[in-house]
Amino acid sequence: MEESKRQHLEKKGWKVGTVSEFLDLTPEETAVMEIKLALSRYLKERRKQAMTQAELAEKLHSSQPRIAKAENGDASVSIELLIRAILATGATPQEIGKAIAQVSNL
Amino acid sequence: MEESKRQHLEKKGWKVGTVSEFLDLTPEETAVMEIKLALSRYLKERRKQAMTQAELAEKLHSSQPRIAKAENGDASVSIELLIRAILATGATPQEIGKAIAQVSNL
DNA sequence: CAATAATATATCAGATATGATATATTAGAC
DNA sequence: GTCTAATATATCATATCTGATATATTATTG
Repeated sequence: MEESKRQHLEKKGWKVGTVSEFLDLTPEETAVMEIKLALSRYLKERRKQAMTQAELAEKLHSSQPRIAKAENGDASVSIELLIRAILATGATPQEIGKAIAQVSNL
Repeated sequence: MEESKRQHLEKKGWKVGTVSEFLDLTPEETAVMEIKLALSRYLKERRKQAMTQAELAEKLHSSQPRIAKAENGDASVSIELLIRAILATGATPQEIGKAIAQVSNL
């Protein structure tokens, strides 16, 4: 894979290169990554409209740094935290479903 | 809350009763629970069509008992594992999004 | 009924995600 | 430019999730 892309992903904590090169990811692994990234982007978009990272963190009983990581696609953030954060911005399960459904098939 | 319902949830590992009674759950907490349960049900439905729990477990590099728990809404199963399992049955992100979107609003 | 395949339940050590904290960087107002 | 609010990055101890294993229970088949 392209070196610049590899460094970009590794900076966010994604294990790329040593074991499984990007192009070696199974379609399922790729889909999970893309779902996480789609949720990250959707969270950032919604949160920015309504409040600051610190405010959302308080609602969630989390911390501002963790919201920053969630919004930046850091690998240490679970799908569950992303979903809880998006819900805390006032989104409905319908809207979350829509955001996931927008991930492109391989 | 109704005692029978409490016991039902506690059997699956959900912490109910001591700290937060069922009716005290915030709408967001309830939504996360319902999303997990919806994914559980959807996984069971899809997996049964196509293969055995043990077969899915192998595809996923997981174990049959973990699939059983995933399909039965056990609290120890993360949304990420549920999604990976559903993808391994051949579902698309679109279908997963649809399943989540079907969760009813409060 | 017995035999066997499929699921379910229990337990656990190791892995991953967590919130918290400290601090660096960037963006916006003045 | 300076000040300050907002975001980002790093580190860490604790909590949660993980696959593995053993075993129990429940279909299913003959």
